[in-house]
Amino acid sequence: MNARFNHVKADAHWQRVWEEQGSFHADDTSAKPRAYVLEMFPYPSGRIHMGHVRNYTMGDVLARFRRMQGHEVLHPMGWDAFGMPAENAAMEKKVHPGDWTRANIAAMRGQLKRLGFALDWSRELATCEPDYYGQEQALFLDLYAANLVYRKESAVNWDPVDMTVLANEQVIDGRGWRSGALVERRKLSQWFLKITDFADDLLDGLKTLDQWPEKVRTMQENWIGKSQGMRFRFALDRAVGDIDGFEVFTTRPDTLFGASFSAIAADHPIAQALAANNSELAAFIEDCKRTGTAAAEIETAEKKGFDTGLSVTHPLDPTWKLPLFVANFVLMEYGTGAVFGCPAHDQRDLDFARKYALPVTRVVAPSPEEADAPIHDEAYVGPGRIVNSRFLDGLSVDEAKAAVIARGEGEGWGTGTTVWRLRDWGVSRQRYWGTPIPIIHCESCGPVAVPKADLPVVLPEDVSFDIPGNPLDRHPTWKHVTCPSCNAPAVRETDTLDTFVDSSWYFIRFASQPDDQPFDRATAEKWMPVGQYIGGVEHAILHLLYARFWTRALERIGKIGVKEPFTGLFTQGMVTHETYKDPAGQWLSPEDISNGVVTATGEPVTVGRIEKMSKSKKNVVDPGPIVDQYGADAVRWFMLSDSPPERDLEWTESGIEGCWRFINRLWRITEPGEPAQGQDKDLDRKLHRAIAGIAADIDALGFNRAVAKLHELTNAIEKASPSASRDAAARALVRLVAPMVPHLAEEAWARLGETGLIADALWPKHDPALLVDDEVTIALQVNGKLRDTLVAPKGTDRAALEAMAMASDKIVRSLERAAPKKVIVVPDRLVNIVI
RNA sequence: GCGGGCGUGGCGGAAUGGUAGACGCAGCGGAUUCAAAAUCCGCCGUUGGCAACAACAUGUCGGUUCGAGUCCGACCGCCCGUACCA
Repeated sequence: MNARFNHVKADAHWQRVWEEQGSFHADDTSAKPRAYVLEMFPYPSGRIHMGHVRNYTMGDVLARFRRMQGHEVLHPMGWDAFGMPAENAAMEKKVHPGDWTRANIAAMRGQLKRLGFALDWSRELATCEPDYYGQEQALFLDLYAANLVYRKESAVNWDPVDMTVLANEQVIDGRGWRSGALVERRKLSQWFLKITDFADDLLDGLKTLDQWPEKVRTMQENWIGKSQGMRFRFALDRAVGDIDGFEVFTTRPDTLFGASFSAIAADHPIAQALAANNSELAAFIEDCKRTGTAAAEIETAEKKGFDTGLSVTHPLDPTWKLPLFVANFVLMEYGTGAVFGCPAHDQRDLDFARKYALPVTRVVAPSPEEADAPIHDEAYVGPGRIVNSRFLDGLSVDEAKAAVIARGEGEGWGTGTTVWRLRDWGVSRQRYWGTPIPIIHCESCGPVAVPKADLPVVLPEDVSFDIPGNPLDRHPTWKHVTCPSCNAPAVRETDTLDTFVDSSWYFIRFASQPDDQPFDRATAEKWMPVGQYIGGVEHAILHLLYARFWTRALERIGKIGVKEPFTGLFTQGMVTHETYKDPAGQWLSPEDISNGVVTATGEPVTVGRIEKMSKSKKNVVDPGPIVDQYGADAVRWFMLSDSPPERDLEWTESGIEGCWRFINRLWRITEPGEPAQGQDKDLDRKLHRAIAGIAADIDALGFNRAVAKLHELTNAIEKASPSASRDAAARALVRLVAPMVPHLAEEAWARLGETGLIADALWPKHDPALLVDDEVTIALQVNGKLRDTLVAPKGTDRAALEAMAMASDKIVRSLERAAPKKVIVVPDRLVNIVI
């Protein structure tokens, strides 16, 4: 009994059979119940990494399981093929982004196929091909026509040496990653999608997503950030040009009597106007521009202000003047770009007030005794009653908010209002490798949509990356066209679309991909929404929110009758690995190490922490050679074992060895022998419990629990004496492991003489009668501590259980003659005696 | 800074508020073998004890409860996101 599973032969054979038979082709016309299982499509970076393998293995198990439950399954794959890395490769390796990307796709497709995923490859798509992005341009024009697209000025990171726009990722410590130049914020005219039109709708929709992780819904809710607040006007004590006041927004009108200053953004019109005659302020504004556009950077930067010397009038007291600052932490994009500062009840305002020696007045007290308690280093942001606030004194925070809003509205200087943290989606990118925005700029007509008949607007291939910047901009002919509206000479928009646009509708295109339109509504609606979407939690906000928005926008303009694209969402953890360093502190790859020393030099190796696999830390394990050595099934099994799918999974050599051993145990245990006779009731129970339990686990994506149950069942079958029950259990086991290790399952299925493919077999049926035990173990506790256990018939009544407990020697000893004060009996579970 | 999450043996983890540590990995002991690999059997939270058993134990501190890994509060540590990485 030492037979080994021949994965080399089996993997290739069954993968060919599935392909020849079109086993995983999704039939649009099927009458079966449908299941749409989708994993987030990969960026074609070059090679498949373990994170992909884990993601696609999970989806594959679910897809195959749904097939076994009799569903018609759509399980497609494609490529999120536009993006920055292709342009970086073009600069570094002198290859065209298209050639680089398509070569990567070919390589990665080959790697994916070797893992035996049950994918409908006939629906494969790549976002960088005109047949995809051309349809995306058509959708963009539909949204444009529906007035959901507009243009406005917006800040980008500008590298003044390379003369190019930088992504936040390309700004390292305030400097351009290539040039090293100090980055500045610069405003450009850019295209925006009106996601804020859908803010309320996107927020409400979250309530319906009960198959999404709570954490993702919470994150999206906070990101959308609906807040009730107040807008009101501050009058300036002295006009700046023709501006005599400005609007501020606050979520805390209740703290208005605690105000000690007012602040505006560096790019606020008043700041701009004042700077014209004030070189010091102009310099301060320039300084503010040195911070990049990333929120984390802006928020953690030192809070700085510039006292304009002007003051504003407190709206509730015309004699009360507040100094006006320009401050780097006030953002033009949020609210009105102007705030009032209440240091006692806002940490940022408190830090600012301490720095510029401004008054700090408490106006909210958690208790009457603390009405005049001084504020030290920490602002008080909790609930309480209003103090030191004239007509507001004694009100709760919420009552005071309402009172101030009522007063403002009555006197005409302010209004209650709703604001959103969510901002409109800027989709313009000053880059080549993306979907061209189908707009033509004409001197007399302004921006004009490219007629749909002229789509796709195809990216030119003859471009160079010798110098930084967008090659579309300097292409000799591409952008020069005539205006579709007046025929005068005009120029194309040279910005391309954010790649998040590409990933905002690919799941609809998978469901239906005609040549002449983005999708056929009726066919798309057969499959949509996606039943189970699986991907990394890093997409919890942006991608998932944009996809929800895009789908809703299509619904609003009548393109599809689906509002929420993903009914079920699962966010899986990362694949991690130990890190290693040599004595010089340089990162080492696992291949450079043998027996704990550097292979080449014999130097000792320092084992570092376990981290996400990344090129920079050299702890990446390429799935390719692993699949060669152990086969697809062992790798798939590893991806599902041990770690819960939502948590990180550490790749280990010993772990994959263990998986390989288990594959071979499965292979041996399913070997057909002489049929045995007789029933093994105990094994029957274990089998039927496994059938039901594993199905429930896969349904809940609890793959690690399903794996543990398969181990237990395997152990039980191995230990059991020959019987008809044992033969049946081994035969059923093949079907139970089929979604996870499909190659071995097909091979074993054929060896057992079954007809047809296991890929087309149904999930075994469990007998509910066999799930129930006749006897249960009862825990006996004294004061909640376990003292003994006993076995009783299931359903034994409370009195009998109590009597049995009292009869236990160990319980009697533990009671030490004390009289029970109370006895708690949970039938079929425990007896707890309280003394 | 802000938003979200996670924390259980040497390691990954299991556990409808009800016997903490299922299952796997590693380790140790044994069988088989000329030897090894493979395979099979057994042990395996810590401390004390020959043992029966007892005490301790789910990041830290506190609370609710007959009973807390699970619920509540505070804290510590790590991870993810932060709108131009995908």
